[in-house]
Amino acid sequence: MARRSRPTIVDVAGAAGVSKSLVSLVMRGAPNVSEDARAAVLEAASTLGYRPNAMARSLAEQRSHVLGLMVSDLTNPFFVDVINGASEAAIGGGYRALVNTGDRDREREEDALETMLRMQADGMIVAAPIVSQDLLERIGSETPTVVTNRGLESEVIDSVVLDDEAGARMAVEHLVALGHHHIAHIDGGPGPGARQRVHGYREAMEDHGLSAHIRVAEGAYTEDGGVHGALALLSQVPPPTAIIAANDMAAIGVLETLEAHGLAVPDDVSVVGFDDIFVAGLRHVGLTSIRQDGRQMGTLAVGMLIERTEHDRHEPRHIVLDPELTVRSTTARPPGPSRNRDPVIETTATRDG
Amino acid sequence: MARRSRPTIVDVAGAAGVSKSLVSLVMRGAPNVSEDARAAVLEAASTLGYRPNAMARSLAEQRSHVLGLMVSDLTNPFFVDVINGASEAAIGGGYRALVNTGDRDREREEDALETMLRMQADGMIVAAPIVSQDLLERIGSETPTVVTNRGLESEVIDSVVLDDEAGARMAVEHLVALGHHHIAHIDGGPGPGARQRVHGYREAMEDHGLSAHIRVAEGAYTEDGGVHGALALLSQVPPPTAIIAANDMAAIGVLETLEAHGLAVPDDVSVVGFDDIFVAGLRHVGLTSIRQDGRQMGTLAVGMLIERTEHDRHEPRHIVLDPELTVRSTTARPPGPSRNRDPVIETTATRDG
DNA sequence: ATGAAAGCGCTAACAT
DNA sequence: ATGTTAGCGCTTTCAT
Repeated sequence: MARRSRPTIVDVAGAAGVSKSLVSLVMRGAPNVSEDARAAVLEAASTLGYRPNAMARSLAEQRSHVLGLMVSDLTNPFFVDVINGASEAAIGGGYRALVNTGDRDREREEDALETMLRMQADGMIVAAPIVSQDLLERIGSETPTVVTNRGLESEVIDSVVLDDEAGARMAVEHLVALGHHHIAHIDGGPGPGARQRVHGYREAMEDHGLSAHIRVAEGAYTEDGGVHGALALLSQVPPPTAIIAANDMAAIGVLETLEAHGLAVPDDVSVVGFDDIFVAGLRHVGLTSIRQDGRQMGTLAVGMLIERTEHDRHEPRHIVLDPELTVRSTTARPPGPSRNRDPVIETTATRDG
Repeated sequence: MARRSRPTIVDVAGAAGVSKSLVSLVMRGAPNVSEDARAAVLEAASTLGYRPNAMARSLAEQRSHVLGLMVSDLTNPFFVDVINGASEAAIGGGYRALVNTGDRDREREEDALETMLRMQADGMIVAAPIVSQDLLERIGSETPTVVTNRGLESEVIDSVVLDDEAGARMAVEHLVALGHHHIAHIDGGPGPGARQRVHGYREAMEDHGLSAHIRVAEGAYTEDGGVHGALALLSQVPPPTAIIAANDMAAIGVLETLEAHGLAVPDDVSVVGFDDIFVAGLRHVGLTSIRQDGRQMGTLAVGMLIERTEHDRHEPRHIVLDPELTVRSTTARPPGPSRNRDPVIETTATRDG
């Protein structure tokens, strides 16, 4: 009891000697209000310490001005970029992005999504979810929804993804150009986009006549996933001379594992990651990676949401972003023969560009 | 128009042939309901795809079941730990943690806080804010509030902080033990806790008769802040043989800068960070750091909030956590003389322990 | 065990 | 330019 009761709109109306509606108008900066009235209301509001109740507003307005943002794994800096891009765009569009995590756990994800729906989010951004497409579509039929980092064909929800297949292919090509044959891939398990990356890897290997060397180890989009996959690969004979990890977090796990086993990177084994998170760019890490712009994804996602809520678009839209290869110091020519190659220099190359 | 109208509680009541109140009871799992009624309601709800409106509930109930979490800088993995600790504890306590970022910008922070207040958050966790203590206390007088990573004496809000002073002292002592004299500090600028770290640094230097070598360069709790501070220090003669950075992010900036200038770490210069984020532990980074447990902070913060909301505590509580020194490979004996020291081995030591 | 009615704080017509 | 009246979808008493 004795619940600290905060002042309401009627208190302000009373103190300012005007009607509720007037206070309401002033509070959201409507134009048709006399200067006197506005001043009186603002004065009363500030002395009372009045703060509009967003819940009440949403209830009355039938919209929350909130965009729900569910990211699968906050621990991965990539998603922080998505969040930052999205919140900025949301604010710019008069919305608020509220973040919730799924922790790479299906139930937690469902929970997080349910929460935002109950809060009547005006739109949902779901980054790299592992929940069923069915659920996503059910959500999409209730409120505008865009999924990122997970390719899906849907008539009801939008998506922004990287061309994962092309990214994987780029990685293979980079390594082949360096002279590698024994190129292995550690996959992202059941994670979103993992299948596409595996597929791109396989195809590129085949295209280069390396079908016999295809090796896909089971992994995950986490450091542990990388460790797990690397251990599996190291037990093979011969071990690969190059490893394409599911993403940068996994690549970090790979790097640690390789060195723990006394293997030098890139002298003994080359490593390529995916995402190009800030850690990859650290001088001491210098991870070669397939870049994917999280910030832009967040921005685009919000844009798509606003298209739906405010310019009522109804046809689904699926955006595919092009990957870029950022070469750093974890990739080099394989050990042994084939020493007659061009030197590698740090550079960023765009696909088709 | 044609606003996708989601089914409401009365729709369910209608479909199940019972009253709204009964539906309400069933939906939140009340005990005194006949099996028949419960089944009917659940059935109706699921076929209609009914989802309770959290806004309406909050409005009626006068509480939101939501804990607002404002972090200053999502980009810093340390805060991700705080978030993870907090959300887990929140869920365990029947709440939801909703995250918002301040982006190290005072206005954005105020904005984020205002948003959560308007959403009637039942409690607020404010991680490393730069907003005025006055504002924080005003917030605290409206809703239970705990601030982390920022020491403040307050009768109205709670806090969880690291003993920053002790941490800085530990860093100095570690370096002194290695034989360093020219130990500089790059501060966190106006950032929370920065003053305490500077103070601990100064005192420890004085205690060891190194007053003449005290050098505090202006920095910030970011990679850029570290770069900035490092550049300032490198222009001094003689340059320091050891640098204590404001935090790990800054330390990363320091490492990059040193190497860009051809200085080897730790052979030429030793570096110590603060927080011990996962990046510090990477094999290739190996940053010696003063550990601070973000996850635990988040958990403790939620605990304190629940103490206030549910066990109505009213006296303020201020928790101070002890730092730990994690020695890795960025610290070693200074170059030149004084070669007769004990070898350093990787280890974790507790203060007073 | 179930129902009816009032009200949470706001906005949206519709006055004037 | 300003006031009035109905709700928004839920949770409460309070009845029954």
